[in-house]
Amino acid sequence: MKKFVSKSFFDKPTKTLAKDLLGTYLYTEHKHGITIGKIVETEAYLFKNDPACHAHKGKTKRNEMMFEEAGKAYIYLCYGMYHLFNVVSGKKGIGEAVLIRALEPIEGIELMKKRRNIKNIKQLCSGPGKLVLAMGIHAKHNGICLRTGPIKIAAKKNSKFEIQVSPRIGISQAQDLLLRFTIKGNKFLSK
DNA sequence: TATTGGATCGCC
DNA sequence: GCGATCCAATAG
Repeated sequence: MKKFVSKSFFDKPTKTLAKDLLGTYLYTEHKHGITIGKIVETEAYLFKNDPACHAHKGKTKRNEMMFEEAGKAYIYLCYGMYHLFNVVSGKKGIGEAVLIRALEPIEGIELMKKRRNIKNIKQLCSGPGKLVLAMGIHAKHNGICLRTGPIKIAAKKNSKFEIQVSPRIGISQAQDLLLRFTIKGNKFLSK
């Protein structure tokens, strides 16, 4: 389980990275303990020809992390209430990222329940705002390296699964782009 | 300077 | 289906 991905893991097209992240493990360490969840749902946000991407109109103070080199965290506030967690992708200067939308809880489940204040395991990480709370991810983690910081990505095991491709969720622009990737049949996906 | 509209969630 | 609640991007 403690086999974290190498730097080269992030060095690939964003769409490919979004698919490759499926089945890997998101690991966070915190003073209250560690939590681990298997990534079961991702979305790609591209720099070009993608109006739904924050970086589409250029760099701002909010999205500047998206322009950093791949393998860093981009965390931002959505609807004034929830922080969403992204893996920065693409070369430095290219504003792309992969949104992590859902996890299957693996370790530290009691801690996740406490943070979320619910009991149903299927609802612990079944959405981008939920998993950020369950994993103890905070806005101050914006820009940290996902290989050396308190949030890491561990390599996937030899489990086989089918990848399902579909339109992204919760956006009003570019709804025709098929950039959402899920593990087919997984019980922990968002709705 | 004012208005608007989100990569959401939980409860009505 | 609706409100909570912040901030960046627009318009004026």
